[in-house]
Amino acid sequence: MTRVTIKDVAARAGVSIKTVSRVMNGEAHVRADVRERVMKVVEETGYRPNMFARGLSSARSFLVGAFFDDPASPYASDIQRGALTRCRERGHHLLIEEVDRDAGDWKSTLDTTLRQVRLVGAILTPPICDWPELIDLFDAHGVPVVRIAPALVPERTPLVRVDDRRASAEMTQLLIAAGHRDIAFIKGPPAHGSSNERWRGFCDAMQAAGLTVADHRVLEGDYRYRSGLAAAETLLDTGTPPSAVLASNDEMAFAVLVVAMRHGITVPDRLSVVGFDDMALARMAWPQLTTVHQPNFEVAAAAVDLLIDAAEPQDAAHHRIEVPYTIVKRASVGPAAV
Amino acid sequence: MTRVTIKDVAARAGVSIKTVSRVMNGEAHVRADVRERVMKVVEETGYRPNMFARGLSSARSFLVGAFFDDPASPYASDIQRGALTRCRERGHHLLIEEVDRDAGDWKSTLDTTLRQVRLVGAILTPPICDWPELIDLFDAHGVPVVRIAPALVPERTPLVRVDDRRASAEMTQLLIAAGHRDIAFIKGPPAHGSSNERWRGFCDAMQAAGLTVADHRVLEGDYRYRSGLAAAETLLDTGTPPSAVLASNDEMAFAVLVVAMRHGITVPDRLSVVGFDDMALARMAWPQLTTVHQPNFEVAAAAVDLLIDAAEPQDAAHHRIEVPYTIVKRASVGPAAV
DNA sequence: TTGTACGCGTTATCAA
DNA sequence: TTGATAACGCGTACAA
Repeated sequence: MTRVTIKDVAARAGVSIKTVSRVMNGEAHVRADVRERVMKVVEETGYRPNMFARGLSSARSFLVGAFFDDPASPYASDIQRGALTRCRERGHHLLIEEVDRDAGDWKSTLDTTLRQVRLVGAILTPPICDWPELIDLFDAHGVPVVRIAPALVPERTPLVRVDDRRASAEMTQLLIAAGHRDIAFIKGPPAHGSSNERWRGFCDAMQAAGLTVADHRVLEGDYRYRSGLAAAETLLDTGTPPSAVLASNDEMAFAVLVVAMRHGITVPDRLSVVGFDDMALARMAWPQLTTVHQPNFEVAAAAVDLLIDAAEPQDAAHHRIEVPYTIVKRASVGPAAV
Repeated sequence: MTRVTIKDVAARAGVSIKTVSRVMNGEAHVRADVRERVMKVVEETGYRPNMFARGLSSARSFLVGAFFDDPASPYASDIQRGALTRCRERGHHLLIEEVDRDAGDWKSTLDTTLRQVRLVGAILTPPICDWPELIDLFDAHGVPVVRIAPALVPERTPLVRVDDRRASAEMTQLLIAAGHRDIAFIKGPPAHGSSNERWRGFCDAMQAAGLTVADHRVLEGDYRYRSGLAAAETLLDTGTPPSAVLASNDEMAFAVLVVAMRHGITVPDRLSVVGFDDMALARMAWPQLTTVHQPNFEVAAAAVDLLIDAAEPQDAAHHRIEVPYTIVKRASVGPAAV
């Protein structure tokens, strides 16, 4: 496969390489007929601009970086897929990078990466999107950043988020509307912005309904299955279990289901359980989980757009995009027992 | 952040840029003291070779591509993490790409990608690793390929695999040793090499034990939850369910667990269930699944090594690496009822 | 063992 | 609206 370069195209089209460049980059000031002639040659030859040459001669690398604490989590997968799809649609590529919080040298590792690769921009996901030093590093390298669902200083960078607080409140209202009064809540890890939002939304709704939240009905979890197991155990291994449990994510909600089953507590007859995220797991549970669908795919796509569009100087303003959630009603919620 | 280039380093170290280049690439023919002097400047300045310049002037892009049918699957996540970790250890980066089987233009999309980015090599995962046209395209671009667990023409490219057949046989023997005779098998999709291997391993073990496999005990699945549900339903919704089920992956095994529960068939007392893969799901199931742990992380890391090492001319030979599996015994297997 | 000069493929500058 | 030419940062002949 002989590599066709901009020179070949220029020669065959009888124009200069700069003109070809203009056409490829959609710049103005090219006569329509010239543009067409060039495009024809491009199609014939299958010419594609070399990414490295582009990256070298301009700041535009066509490379978007996505940074994760744990790139193998289901959440990361969703985000990656959204970012990947949008990147491709816009002629970019996606570089996946891990920031290992347990590695003492994450800063120098990241620094190395940023020196080597001049990214169009970086997508920062929770919880690392809330590390100030991390953002400082990107700033120092002049790499634009978009954060997803940050908990801290929202004005610092453009961001994409979901209104978790409202979603949580709405879900709580759903439970209340079903007659539930004694509702337990399993928290997520404080390091995640979403975690606090979900907790506050729950409080909002309970308060609005004139219900009080008893301390022993609020458990600490960390979004992981095991923590959900532990929380559910303390909740259900008593004579007076709550009539409903709102877990801060599906993994923990799933754990509640498992513990309920072990204790012979049928869902949703004697206990209603709801989660957050709408992971594949929510549909595999039995009964299937009522949950809040997180539009991770769309969130990631929006983040990519923000990054690529920010490269255009006209709108260097900070942006803040909110993607709508949806509540997915399935089988894990029933009326409160009388 | 002023960008430090090879020239700056050369100037500060009082050597030529070529010498710096030699040091950075670990080439021979540099006096030890000169090397040290250069390294010192490199550390002081934090100099890192620019990836684009490197990719442009040589064929070495330091970019490894990983190609997936579905980059958001748990399997893909595992592979990505393994590849990512090893890439970083070896000073490379990972580019994730999706090959959409349903998109009619996947070939031209891929062609574009390969023209734009000169990859060090590509990792091809199931099932796309078995599309001959796909491999042809990489060949045409001169991009080295390593396939993971291919089903077809193993001699065509270097590959990394797990002995699924033996693993499946071993798992079956485990069931037989527990006294099971009436064992059902849920197949995976034929497009995946692993699927056929697992089926053959099952047959191997059954035959070796002098047991016959009844047609109605063999169900077709596609590795997805829903298919497992359907298979389990036909298996268990009869008066004479089998005493054990071997599902070709955890997702389907999990479905068997769910259906068993619905039918009031307790596991492992009345039914033993085993899976394949050792996904997170296997530990979330109740009872927890006995399964074959797939070393996806190690497999991916090995693939990266193969790719990077193949860049060294001396061993252009085809390689074939086999990574060992392990059987994880958990709670879903019990002795056969008498 | 070290250094010089050129080329990689593209974008950017500035003149035409 | 176009084109000639200089960067961009590095690797590689080839020479010293």
